[in-house]
Amino acid sequence: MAARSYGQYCGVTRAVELVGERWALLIIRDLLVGPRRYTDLKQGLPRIPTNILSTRLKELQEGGVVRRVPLARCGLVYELTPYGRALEPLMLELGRWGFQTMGEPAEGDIVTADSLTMALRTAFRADRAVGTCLDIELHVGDVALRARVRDGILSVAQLAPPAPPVGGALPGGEAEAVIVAGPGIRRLIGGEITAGEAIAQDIAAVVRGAEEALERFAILFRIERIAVP
Amino acid sequence: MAARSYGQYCGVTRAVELVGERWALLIIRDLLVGPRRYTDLKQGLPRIPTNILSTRLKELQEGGVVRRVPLARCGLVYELTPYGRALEPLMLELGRWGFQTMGEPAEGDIVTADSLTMALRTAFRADRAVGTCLDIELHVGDVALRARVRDGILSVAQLAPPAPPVGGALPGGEAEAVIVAGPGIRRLIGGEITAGEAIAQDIAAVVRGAEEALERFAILFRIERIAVP
DNA sequence: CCGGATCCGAATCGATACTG
DNA sequence: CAGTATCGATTCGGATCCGG
Repeated sequence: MAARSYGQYCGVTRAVELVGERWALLIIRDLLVGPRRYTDLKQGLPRIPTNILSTRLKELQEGGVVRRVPLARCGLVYELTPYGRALEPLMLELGRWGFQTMGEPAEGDIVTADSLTMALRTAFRADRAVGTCLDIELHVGDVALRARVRDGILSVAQLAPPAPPVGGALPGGEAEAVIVAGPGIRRLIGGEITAGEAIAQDIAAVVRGAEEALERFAILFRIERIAVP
Repeated sequence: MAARSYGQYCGVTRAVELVGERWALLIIRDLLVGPRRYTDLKQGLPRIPTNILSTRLKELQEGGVVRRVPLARCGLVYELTPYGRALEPLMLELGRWGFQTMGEPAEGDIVTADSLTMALRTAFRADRAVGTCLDIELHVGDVALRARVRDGILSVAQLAPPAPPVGGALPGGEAEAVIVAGPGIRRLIGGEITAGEAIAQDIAAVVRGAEEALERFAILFRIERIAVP
């Protein structure tokens, strides 16, 4: 049960022993979006065997990363401890790093609400958001999010699939635009194409509102290519 | 051979598929210090099975993280690609995060030259180094490093065990102080004790030079406790 | 439906031995 | 020095089952 030790006395080693087992970081990614029930996690990670999910949650609890909270409104949820939440900057860095070499989706690859939410957080450029607002619905596959940027702050709520009970509060009113995109949206975020090209190539469509909203999207959500040899 | 897929189209997932396998991040940690031969890596990771090291190096090459370079001076070395080196900030974050909950070393835990080097980089406070210099030898167990802070820049060279051929250049001259410490040095870096207390409790000793150097060490190398529930 | 526990074949890991 | 080969011990993955 205890994580197999690497036999070194070192911070990196300790970290990898805590969160380096298979699936652990993806569980944490989803929990960074909000507390989740066992079943929510299982649906957000469709390929995880249930016994592995169970084992990881126990290990993460033992490591002080996750905690199990009985909630009046909706039963039992898992949430990150403050120590676990301290992984957020690291997770964003990891997402940015991996984004560089994503390529095309493999057959069967899916996009979940939690992974898309974290992808938006990963790509969000607070430095460009000082004077720019945005309030859109973003649809990718079966997932629909409401993303709002205001006062330099990004907030994301999940519209579909029906958000877990403990999701973020939905903003009132209607979004200024509804964007429907495919996985190719990655190329827009990566700066390989412009908003206009994304529309022209059917990578994204603005089905309601002004197409100009997609241009603001491309400004606010952008991952710079560092170096790919 | 190909990393088992998690079935998601997401940056974090891609990253974990590239560097999330067992031992991979520790290999990268050591390579962040400098290029290493196969045998150097094996010595720096004493508990890694040789077939796993071999497999990981192949996978990391295939992922564009590591590259194999035949070097005139010393044969064959592995080094990080630019994409692999882009993991450095992430690795430092990981080290800082893990440091928080390190506790006492387990029986058999060792400290290697590369792990201690990365620990120093992890703990280094560039923000405090603008007006402060330091040039010490640091001995922990069998490991001896020469650490220099000058102009806000940290450089670390390995004195013992004999550095791999491709290590950093050794600075000329003598260090201003020689510090001998045990694993308890963690408590100094963590801010649990002062330099004076570290000496009084025999956690560290200044065997040559002024004891005041240890106070500067404690200022320049420090990991703040974030939140441990 | 929720929150797991159990069982079993397949793949991986770890330890040791061996080779060019 | 730089790995490959082998083999038992673990872990993972997939499916099923079960109590609430």
